[in-house]
Amino acid sequence: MASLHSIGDAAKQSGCTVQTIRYYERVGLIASPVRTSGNQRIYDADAVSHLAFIRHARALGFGLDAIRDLLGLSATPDRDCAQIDAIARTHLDAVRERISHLRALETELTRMIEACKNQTVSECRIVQVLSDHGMCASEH
Amino acid sequence: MASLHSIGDAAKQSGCTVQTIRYYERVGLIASPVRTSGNQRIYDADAVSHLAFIRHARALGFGLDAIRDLLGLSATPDRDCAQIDAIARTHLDAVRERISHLRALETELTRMIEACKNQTVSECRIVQVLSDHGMCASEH
DNA sequence: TGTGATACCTGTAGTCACTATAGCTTCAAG
DNA sequence: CTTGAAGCTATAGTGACTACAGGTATCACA
Repeated sequence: MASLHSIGDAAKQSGCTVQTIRYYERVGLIASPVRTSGNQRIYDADAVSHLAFIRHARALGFGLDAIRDLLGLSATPDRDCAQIDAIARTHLDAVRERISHLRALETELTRMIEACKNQTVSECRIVQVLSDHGMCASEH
Repeated sequence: MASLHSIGDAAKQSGCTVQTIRYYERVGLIASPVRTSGNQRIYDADAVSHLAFIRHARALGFGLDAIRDLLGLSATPDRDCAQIDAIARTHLDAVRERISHLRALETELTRMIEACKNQTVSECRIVQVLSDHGMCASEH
């Protein structure tokens, strides 16, 4: 007794939205499911698992390209998982880079805001910093 | 003797690219400059200052809507700068939220990667975590 | 069997802040 | 006068959705 689901059901089970599931199909992240005689999509348990997998990976910030690779690699359970590891490590590096970029911004913003003693606009440290030629925040 | 600049000049002076300057004009972030008889844009020193201001604000992560407001507020030098302060603080809050979100991801990813002892895919902790129903990373 | 509510379908456009391309015109130096 | 750089417009692409318009299918209930 295979459990079959409408797209609404699959959405509830996986945590994706209905539109997002259709989007994943359109960009080839999941296979096109079979349809009813009335043209409505039907998902089996495997498809729902895939959707939950995607949802979890998205929650961890993986991009769809990385997820495509992860899904492909998960399909071969006997191979070693070095490639999966590599994808995860690459993503972790990217996350760390974004954190350090944001922390630099935080420092800069904090300094600027604290320097502003709430005077007139022309004396405002924030305006001055933004107008100054000497400013050089981190690029990229 | 007003110093006048071609778009390429203005780009070099401000740090924006030529295309980006045209884009800012299109979305109404800067005023449309006057043109030469040959239809080429001419920027005065004020316009170049505005572009540099925008560039600095973008480097600090402000969105274009916030920058539009900041530019408007900077134009009235005698008012008090409370609104400018508020925009900066709002942005700082957003930056801090993004940092804490990314830090949660970092923790989760690190835990996952360390748990993986480089075995087969079917034993891979990363695949298991992503497949697990029990996972609940932070939303939004 | 009719009716109405809900869920489903496709296709398109909008988000953000650019970036890149194609195909053209203008300008400045030699 | 020629050549190459720089300028012009208009359009499409990025990532990962989200929202809408306008239509069809399904199901519970009367």
